[in-house]
Amino acid sequence: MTNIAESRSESYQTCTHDPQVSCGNCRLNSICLPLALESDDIAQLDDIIQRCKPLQKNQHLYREGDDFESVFAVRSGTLKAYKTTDDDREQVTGFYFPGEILGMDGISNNSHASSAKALETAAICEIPFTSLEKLSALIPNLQRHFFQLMSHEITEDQQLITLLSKNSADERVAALLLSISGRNARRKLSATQFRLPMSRVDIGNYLGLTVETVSRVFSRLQKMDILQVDNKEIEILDSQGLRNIANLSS
Amino acid sequence: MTNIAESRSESYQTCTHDPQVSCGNCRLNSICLPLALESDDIAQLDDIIQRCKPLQKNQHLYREGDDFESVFAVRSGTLKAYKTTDDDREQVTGFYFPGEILGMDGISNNSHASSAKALETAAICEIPFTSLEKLSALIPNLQRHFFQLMSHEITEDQQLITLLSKNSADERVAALLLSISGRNARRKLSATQFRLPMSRVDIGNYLGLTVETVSRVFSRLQKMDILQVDNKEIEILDSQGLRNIANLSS
DNA sequence: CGTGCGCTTGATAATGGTCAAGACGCGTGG
DNA sequence: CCACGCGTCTTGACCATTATCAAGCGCACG
Repeated sequence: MTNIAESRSESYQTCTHDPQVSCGNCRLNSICLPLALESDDIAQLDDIIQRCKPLQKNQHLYREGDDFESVFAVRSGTLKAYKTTDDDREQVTGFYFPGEILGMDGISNNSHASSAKALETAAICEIPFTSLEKLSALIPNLQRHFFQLMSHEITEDQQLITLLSKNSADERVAALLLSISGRNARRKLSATQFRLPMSRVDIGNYLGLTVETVSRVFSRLQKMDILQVDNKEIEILDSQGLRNIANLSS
Repeated sequence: MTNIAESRSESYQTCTHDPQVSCGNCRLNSICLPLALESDDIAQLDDIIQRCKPLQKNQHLYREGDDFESVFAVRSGTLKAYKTTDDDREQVTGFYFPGEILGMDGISNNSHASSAKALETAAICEIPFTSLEKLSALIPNLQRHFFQLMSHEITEDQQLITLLSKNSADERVAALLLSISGRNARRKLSATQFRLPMSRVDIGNYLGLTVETVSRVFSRLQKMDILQVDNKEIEILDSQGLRNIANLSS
């Protein structure tokens, strides 16, 4: 798809710190940093975080195999993380919304285990990992927070494992919609009406289904008056019904 | 299956430190602690680690929802970790062999996100997490090591996600056998001949398949002269063939 | 020596994949 | 401004893989 030169030119460059924005006044800090940090602790964190130029749609934040140097927080926009399988298919491993952190799968090997690309224009905070490690050793709450963040990623992955292993197509799609709905609510956006940032292909890829199946599920849920679907615009008409389907319809 | 009283009586109790064994002389430390630690760092780690009385087959090390206090290293035996889904089915999220660490999914909520039980008699090292945190802040290599361990768990889970999402029954079983084979090799055991510590049900549960399908795959692989199967005794006759099936047969 | 659990095997059914065609929407260029 | 073309989405018909249901075997344990 892209050769090395292209991949270089479209790839992500670190940029200078914008002093306007800081973790202390960031609207997302209740998601990203739900911490009891002293204000000078936050200042120290601000010092190491780089707030970067926006990523255009389809641009990569990092690619599988890149040297691992930082983890990233999403400030705006949405990203998907994915791995390429041996036979060149794509496995989407997660979607990342504002306030969420990605890139932690790169720590274990010092190289990113997955790729991350923007599904729409996105703004990103870069957190250099060696600085974060040093700071974590000094601020116990911060160390705890990062252990928790990583642990949370593990439990999320286990949720997905269960979903893929045990649940029908309807249940998987319903669960994803409820997850997105919940994450919107956390950011004070509508839990019932939103625009999906990802394509049907991405959804299928994430949920272990084909595009056709995803599309059919959307149609079915619409016919059941649980959803109103207009391409990527989704309205949840019957959230209890959706929950029922996600949990124990089978 | 068990009421609370039973669960208490069969559940795991911490025990006193056996001074005979220490991380420094543990045969497994190349797996568990592949670290450049100074010998007095190891001594400090030894101080916080409790080496505990063995767990009998089917005993729980911890249960979903238990308060999170420690992570655990397997010294001998095998454990499975699993979650119970809303509709009371079981999702096995991992198998843990000697030298491997489990329990890290409990950090994010201060409560274990899954249960862990022994598949056969097992010996366990308990590592109290608050002590580990304190020590990590003092020993940069140890902090790094734990970040890496958790990150490794994430990448493992992502492997499983991909397996469940993209691969056929044959591919899944082949991949599991190769994984077990590799982990045996790492402990200097035979990579081609071993006894599966888990039942067919557990395998199916882990791989998102029914028992019947797992059994049929074993039969098929045997018919293809790739495996020799005698109940839980497995011999890999054609490991290249097995690799082919795991990767790109489909 | 029986009973039960774990494993295997077979027959049948259902879920989701594959293939194919058409609709819709969006951006580009005439 | 419209037309074209491509990419994304939807829908249908058919097929394959795996689940389900059922039965039987064998070994371990009481």
